[in-house]
Amino acid sequence: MAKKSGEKYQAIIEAAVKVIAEFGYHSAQVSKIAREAGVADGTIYLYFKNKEDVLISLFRNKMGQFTVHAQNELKDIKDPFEMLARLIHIHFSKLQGDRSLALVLQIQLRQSEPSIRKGISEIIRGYYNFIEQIVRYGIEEGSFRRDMDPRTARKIIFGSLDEVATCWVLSSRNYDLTGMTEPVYNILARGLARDGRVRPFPEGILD
Amino acid sequence: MAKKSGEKYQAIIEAAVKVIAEFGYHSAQVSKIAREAGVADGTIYLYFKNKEDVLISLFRNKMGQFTVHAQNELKDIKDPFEMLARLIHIHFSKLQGDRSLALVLQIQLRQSEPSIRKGISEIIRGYYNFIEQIVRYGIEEGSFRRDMDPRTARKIIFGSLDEVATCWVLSSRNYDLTGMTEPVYNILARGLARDGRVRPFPEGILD
Amino acid sequence: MAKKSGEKYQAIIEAAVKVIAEFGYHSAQVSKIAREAGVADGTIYLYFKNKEDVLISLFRNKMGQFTVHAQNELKDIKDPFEMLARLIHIHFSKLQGDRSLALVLQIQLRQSEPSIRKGISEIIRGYYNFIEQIVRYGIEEGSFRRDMDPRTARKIIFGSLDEVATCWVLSSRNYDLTGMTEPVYNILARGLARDGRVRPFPEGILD
Amino acid sequence: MAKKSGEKYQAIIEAAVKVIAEFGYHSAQVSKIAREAGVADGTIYLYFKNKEDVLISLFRNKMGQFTVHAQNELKDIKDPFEMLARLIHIHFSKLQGDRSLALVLQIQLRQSEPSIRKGISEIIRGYYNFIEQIVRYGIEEGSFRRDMDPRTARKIIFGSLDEVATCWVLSSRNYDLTGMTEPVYNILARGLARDGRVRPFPEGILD
DNA sequence: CATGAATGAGGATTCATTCAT
DNA sequence: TATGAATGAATCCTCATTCAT
Repeated sequence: MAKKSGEKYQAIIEAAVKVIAEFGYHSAQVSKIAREAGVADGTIYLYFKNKEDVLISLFRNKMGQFTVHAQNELKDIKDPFEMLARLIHIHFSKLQGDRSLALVLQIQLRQSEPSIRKGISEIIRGYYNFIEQIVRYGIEEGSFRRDMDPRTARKIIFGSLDEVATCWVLSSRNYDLTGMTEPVYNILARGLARDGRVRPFPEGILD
Repeated sequence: MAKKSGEKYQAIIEAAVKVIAEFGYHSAQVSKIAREAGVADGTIYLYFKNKEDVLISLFRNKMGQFTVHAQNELKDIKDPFEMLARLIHIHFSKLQGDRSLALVLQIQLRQSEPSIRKGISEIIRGYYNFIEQIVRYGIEEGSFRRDMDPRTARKIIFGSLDEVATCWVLSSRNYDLTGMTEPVYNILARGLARDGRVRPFPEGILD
Repeated sequence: MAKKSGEKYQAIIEAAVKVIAEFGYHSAQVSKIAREAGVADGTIYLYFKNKEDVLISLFRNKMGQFTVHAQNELKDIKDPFEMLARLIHIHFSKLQGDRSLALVLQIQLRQSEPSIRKGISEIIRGYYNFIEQIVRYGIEEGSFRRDMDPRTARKIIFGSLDEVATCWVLSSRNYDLTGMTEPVYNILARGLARDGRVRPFPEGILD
Repeated sequence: MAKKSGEKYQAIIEAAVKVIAEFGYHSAQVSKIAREAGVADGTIYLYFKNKEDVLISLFRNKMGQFTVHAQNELKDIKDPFEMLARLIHIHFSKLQGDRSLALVLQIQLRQSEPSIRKGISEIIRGYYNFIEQIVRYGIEEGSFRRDMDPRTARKIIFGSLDEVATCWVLSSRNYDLTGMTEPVYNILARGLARDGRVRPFPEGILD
């Protein structure tokens, strides 16, 4: 197995995204990905253990960027509400910025076999944890409700973002997903806030 | 195509749920479903157009019950908060009451081919509409926030319930899903309510 | 097995011709024939041993008429050339008179399984023999060549009529098959005749 | 689709002829053909689009040789009668030389589905045209009758050869098909010739 | 490192026939 | 006689993976 670097490694990942986005999960044969990446079928097996490994690596690669990017953007924020607002914005803008990727992450990869879903769920746990940390911080800091299980809150936050994103990808209307940031924030922030301490949607997020 | 009643029609649906729950979507062969239902392979094609039709019918059958059941339970309720609380409870208790069904609806059917997913999404729209109606009623009645798009609220409600249910199904711990009703309500109700007008989790829901 | 008479027996034969002509051999299911005949699927098995028996009976029924009809028409003819001319005319006019039957006999039934073709070939032998008798008579009578094997002559006569008929059935142009009688006679008669003793196409044949 | 050359391409064609000849059209499974050809089932699909394509290619391959071979043999002949005699001889000797092929072409392939028959009929048209050209040449050259439609003559020639060949294949007696060349010529040549200008069966044909 | 020809397991569906009523 | 719901055997094709070059 060749190292995880090499330009071909990344080329295969990108080819997989493109092919899956265009043809759908069930029509994304290895040979099609190879052709798109400009390599021979067999070459893929020099960089990945099998097709499953390509897809899980794709997810790790893209979702890892997702989490890392979010952590960077929030690391200097002190206000939990602003953290929430920025999290929502980053989540949506990242997907909107690459519709192919959005299609693959929100729709196509979910049609995969159990083993792949398992690999994916392990990777997504990093994002889950990050969201839970925000909630915990908000509770400790006093902005968020104390009578709230961080894990439940995380499920509601992630479930909401995920459903909104899925509806956007599936919609034929080509509306602006980042425009959903404030409406979603307005409901979630209120849901998480200690009584009377809701912070209005922070300025500067959408710039 | 024989009539949609007939005990065999229902037996095949139930067999499909059982087989898919046990073996997973990709290992649910028609012959396995037939054997589980106690009929010959060919008999399935007297009641269903093809395998796809079995799966979509399964979803329609079960999800239809879902929506109908929820509508019945809520039809005499006047308070939007109580409607929300009961909706969450019904959603969770229905899935908890039939773990096989939950596994099939939350996990397995989502691995299906585009054509099946299309059939499914058309059916689920009925449930979406029902949730939106509750939100609209709450807004008109004055309990819910006016500055809120009912469709966005629906996505947050459904996304939250769906994510909580999915996590429950995938969890190895065998915890009580209906126990999530109150925590989820506490966050969503606050998120939807007009300022200061949140109603605490209504009594009698969990009985 | 019910008797070969009965109106249902004949109704099933006619239905088979109609269904095969319309849908083709491979799409002529027993259930379709039953529906066309206005009986239940199972009823067919009261009159015929199996589907194969229906098809062979169909052929016997229709081809038997063919041979009997030809024998009747020719029984008072003395001149071998006129016999040939009339044979050709009867062959063509019979097929032209029932295009469905022609389609079934010339095209569809030839796609059948070996066992059916075997049954058919036994029946057609009666027609073969009749043609050979004409040739033998012509040789004995002195009109036809002596240096000619009657069986070879029969193959050439039947092969010619069959090919001409097949081309007519397959043709999209809706030309008159009986119009081929004289041209075909002109070639075959010359081929069979003793030198210089060809008889021109007899008058009255085409009336 | 790999190139139409390759030894495997031809090996699959030959295997198909052999399997169909031995087991019949309806029992000629792809896996049987693959085993006979010494390749994996899937390999067949590297060289052919599907099973239908194998059969049509088989026909094109063999019937193409048929036409090409006949054209080569006749290209230097000037006498229409000799052309006819040689055509008959080539037709019969080609079939007699490969009894498996004869069985497949005369019997088995005629049981095939409409789509295959359509592919076949397009290919055979080349042979039809070749026969018609001979007839036209004979008419222009003055040896053949002027009052004769070349297409009708072609149907009589081809129908005769086809029927004689079919009877030979189906016969249990193992007689010599090429022995039919002269008898068939004697009838057809007379049928086509202008009065009194028949040429006796040319010497040297049967060598 | 790279190639790509070859492999071969696995499953939905049709339809002639039966038999309890 | 007549019905028609139920049966179940039988097969083409795809595509992830390998390995000789």
